[in-house]
Amino acid sequence: MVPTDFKKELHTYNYRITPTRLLILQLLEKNHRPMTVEKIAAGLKNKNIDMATIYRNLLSFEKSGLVKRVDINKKAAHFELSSAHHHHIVCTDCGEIEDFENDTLEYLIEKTVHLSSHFKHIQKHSLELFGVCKTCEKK
Amino acid sequence: MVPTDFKKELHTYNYRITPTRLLILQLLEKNHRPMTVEKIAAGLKNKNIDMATIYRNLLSFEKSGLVKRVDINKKAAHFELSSAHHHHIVCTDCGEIEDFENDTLEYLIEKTVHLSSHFKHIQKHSLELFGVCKTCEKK
DNA sequence: TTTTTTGCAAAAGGTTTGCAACACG
DNA sequence: CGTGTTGCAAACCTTTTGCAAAAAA
Repeated sequence: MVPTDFKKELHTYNYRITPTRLLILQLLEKNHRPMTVEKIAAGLKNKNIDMATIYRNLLSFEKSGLVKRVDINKKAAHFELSSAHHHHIVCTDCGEIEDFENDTLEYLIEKTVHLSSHFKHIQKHSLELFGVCKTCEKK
Repeated sequence: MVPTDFKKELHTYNYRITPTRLLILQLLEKNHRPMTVEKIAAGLKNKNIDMATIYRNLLSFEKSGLVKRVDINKKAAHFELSSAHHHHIVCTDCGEIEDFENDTLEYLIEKTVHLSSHFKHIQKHSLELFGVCKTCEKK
């Protein structure tokens, strides 16, 4: 997998290119999992990057669509790159996350909007599954 | 629509029957919308019911399955009766919520689990759509 | 009477904000 | 140089917890 050119990406979205932003995005790409601000800070701890900065950037990235929020845990917000086109199965016991693809959702959304009285367009959606993974099942 | 007999319901789940619990459940049923603890407290404000009590009950109800958490807003937790078998389209502008039914999700989940390497069973899922409603679109 | 539930107040913990210093363009 | 970005500290706000009094069974 070729690493994304996040400089170009940031430029496209009209963000100033800062080391912090590049690090956050690279970490998100490398980890390939929805991450909390805390996890990101931990992954960058030698860089002395403040949580407030991470929050500000993620919120900003979310607004522009570079990053998306994933509601898989009520305690803390999780974020992942928008380029990750998949959903998640989350173990409610150990937190393990497995991705899954879905191809019927588009049709579902189309149908739903067609039937809707108040909505014409859908901008984003959530679809996450929760269960106990096989490993935790055995405990 | 016949109001649910929540006394019986509480009894079934082995909860003690208290006025507070009945009020919370009745309010959830009446409102027919996912509600925050704050909203519930507001709807019961003349009853002098503490937010801590509402939180404790909702969490307990959630654990037993009487109520479910709906992730439609990052600011505060929303809850609704589990008997409400539908999903939501949420206006990201005004917060308006429209329900929608879905019949393909069961199959989707079955298929997903079949393909999964770590999960055999799914306990719950989220499926919410977000967009700007027609009214807000015009603004 | 025993056990659960509640109100109150305080604590916890994630998230946001103000501000001055700093860095990108 | 001008404006956007960052670190730091404090503020904010939802949610959780401890405890003694009250209520349910």
